Amino acid sequence: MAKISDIAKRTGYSNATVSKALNGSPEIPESTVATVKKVARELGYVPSSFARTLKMRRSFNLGVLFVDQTNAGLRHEYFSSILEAAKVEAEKRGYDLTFMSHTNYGGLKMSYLQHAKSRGMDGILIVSANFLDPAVEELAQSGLPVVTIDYVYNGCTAIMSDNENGMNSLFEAAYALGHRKIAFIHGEETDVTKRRIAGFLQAAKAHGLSLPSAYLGEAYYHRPETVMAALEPILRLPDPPTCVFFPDDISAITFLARQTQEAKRIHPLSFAGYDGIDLTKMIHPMLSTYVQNSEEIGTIAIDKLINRIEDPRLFVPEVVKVKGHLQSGDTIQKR
Amino acid sequence: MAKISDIAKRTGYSNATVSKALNGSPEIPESTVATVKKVARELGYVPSSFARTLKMRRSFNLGVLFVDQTNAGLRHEYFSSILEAAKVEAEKRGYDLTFMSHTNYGGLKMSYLQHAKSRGMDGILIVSANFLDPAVEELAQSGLPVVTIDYVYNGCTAIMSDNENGMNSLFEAAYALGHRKIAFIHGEETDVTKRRIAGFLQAAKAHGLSLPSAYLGEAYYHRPETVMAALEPILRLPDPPTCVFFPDDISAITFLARQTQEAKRIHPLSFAGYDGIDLTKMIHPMLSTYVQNSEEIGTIAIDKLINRIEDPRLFVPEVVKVKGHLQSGDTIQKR
DNA sequence: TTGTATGCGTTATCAG
DNA sequence: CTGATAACGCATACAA
Repeated sequence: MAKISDIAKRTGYSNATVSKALNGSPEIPESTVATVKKVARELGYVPSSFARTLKMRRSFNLGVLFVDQTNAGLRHEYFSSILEAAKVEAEKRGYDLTFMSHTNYGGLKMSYLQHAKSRGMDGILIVSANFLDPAVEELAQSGLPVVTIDYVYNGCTAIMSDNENGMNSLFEAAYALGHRKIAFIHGEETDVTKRRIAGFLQAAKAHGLSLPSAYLGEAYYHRPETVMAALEPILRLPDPPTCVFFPDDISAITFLARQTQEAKRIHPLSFAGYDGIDLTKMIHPMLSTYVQNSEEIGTIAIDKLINRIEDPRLFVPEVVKVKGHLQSGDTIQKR
Repeated sequence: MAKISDIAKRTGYSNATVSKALNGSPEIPESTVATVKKVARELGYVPSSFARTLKMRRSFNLGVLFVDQTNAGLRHEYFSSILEAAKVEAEKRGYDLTFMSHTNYGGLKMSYLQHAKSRGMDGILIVSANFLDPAVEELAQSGLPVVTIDYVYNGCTAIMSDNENGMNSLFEAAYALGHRKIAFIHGEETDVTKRRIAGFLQAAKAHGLSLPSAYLGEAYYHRPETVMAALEPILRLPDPPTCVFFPDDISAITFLARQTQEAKRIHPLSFAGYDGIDLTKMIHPMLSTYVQNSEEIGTIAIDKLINRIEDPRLFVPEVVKVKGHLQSGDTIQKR
């Protein structure tokens, strides 16, 4: 690999001059810069990022915390889309993305924070993790620039998918189509789930509806069997709902694919998913759902993170809510 | 951040001794090692990976090339599962994973190879990319340890999902259920597609069947509309197939979700997907498909890559075929 | 406008 | 068994 000293030798300039020329120092005249850059290109020179990191304490590398848990790993389209968008934005701004881990390095186990410091990471994006894990909290409170998705830590910027708006949009859609008895099967208790339940209940309240508590069912995200199990008793209620909101699109599609013509005729049930995964648009009937704007979430997260890194003085922690949009679809039917 | 010299000061030993003790050099006695490690732990010492990389020319960092193309980005469950497995395996062996890019760094654009060298990457995993892109070829032929998925470069180890076996398994399943007129709508022309077509035709030949060429349709992966469009004329043939293989599960599920009871009665068509995404197991009827073993593919890829890095003398490029398994499902029906 | 010298944290060589 | 010293590639304070 060509290094600065090679360029120095070739051009006759000193290392210092070459370095300055390469980094656009104002003290170097255009002509010198041109010569240096030309030779640099000829030699295929690329700066050694680790040498640079050592000297400058800047790695242009961001850590991504992405722990597969509660079935919400890389395979969850919501998260993988966020990551995809984050990757694109980071690349655009000249940063790399490295997965965080707590591997043993030379025999010494390390925490996320130690890993981050060891690699000289300039900042951290926490996409999916157990936010109550002490190791994650430590990372968030370390003073390192951290941006979180769908969870707020004191002092950190958080990008939140607008779950209240999501539930409200779905509710309004169902209400407008004549539904008054609406059930909601939510996922396991997480921060996001709480927001969704609150959004759901608020929307009901706004319309003066008081829904029986039996209309709330608990299940797990991305585990349709648990959702179907929770749905069962609700449909058996003396006064069953006419519409049900599922915790995610996977459950909703599962439900759709399990419904027989027979069942539909006996018990016509409207329903909606949540997330807006690609498949919901392709199937007939199109799934009614709320499309989370994962692309914008990932993009904004990286944007805010890098802005803080590059100009810390301007930094003030904020909570950014990102709205998605309703996909009307055909599974909430007029009533 | 505590550094070696801090430990040296605290223990009274020199930097050199501390470094050796930490790295398990045989010349340092147990007692010294114990003291040093104790203090290291107390100070929360973690080695600076970039300083280490600079000196040792080893980063313990692997590049992952993952380019979103032909709808096959991170959101494709097959690829994200591979990545997930790779991530787990890499972490287990003490390596980090960094996404490859060709960002401009200090104003200079760089190739994938330059990026890899700049970051001192020890090896590269190519999960999804345009394998004909000169920049990708350059990377593969650079001499850097490279492992590819589903594509073979001369001199590089490749991990291949067994597409021949996949198509053969599906064919056997359909044949056993009485199907003789089987169509295959494949994805756009890629290496993988060629293998699948070959596997399909071989299986037919093995049974002495000669299928009309009109039974082969071309579409795009993960774009169900194109698949449905390709299916249309096939179903209109004077002698239409009784069973059709789709290029992927997404298309198959789309087809399933679009079929009305009506259509099923008029034109009962058996069909199968490909990939084995989670959703296929959850729906009723369960989708008949071939489950690619993405987890093993990702794990083996990293394993082979690190083995080569850690003992290059033992390296010999190989092509590893990873078999998946048939998921019988219910969408190929007896005939 | 350019060059010299120093240090970032680590490991490796060689001498004690 | 331990330590002094150099070197990895780069950026920068300071000197010329």
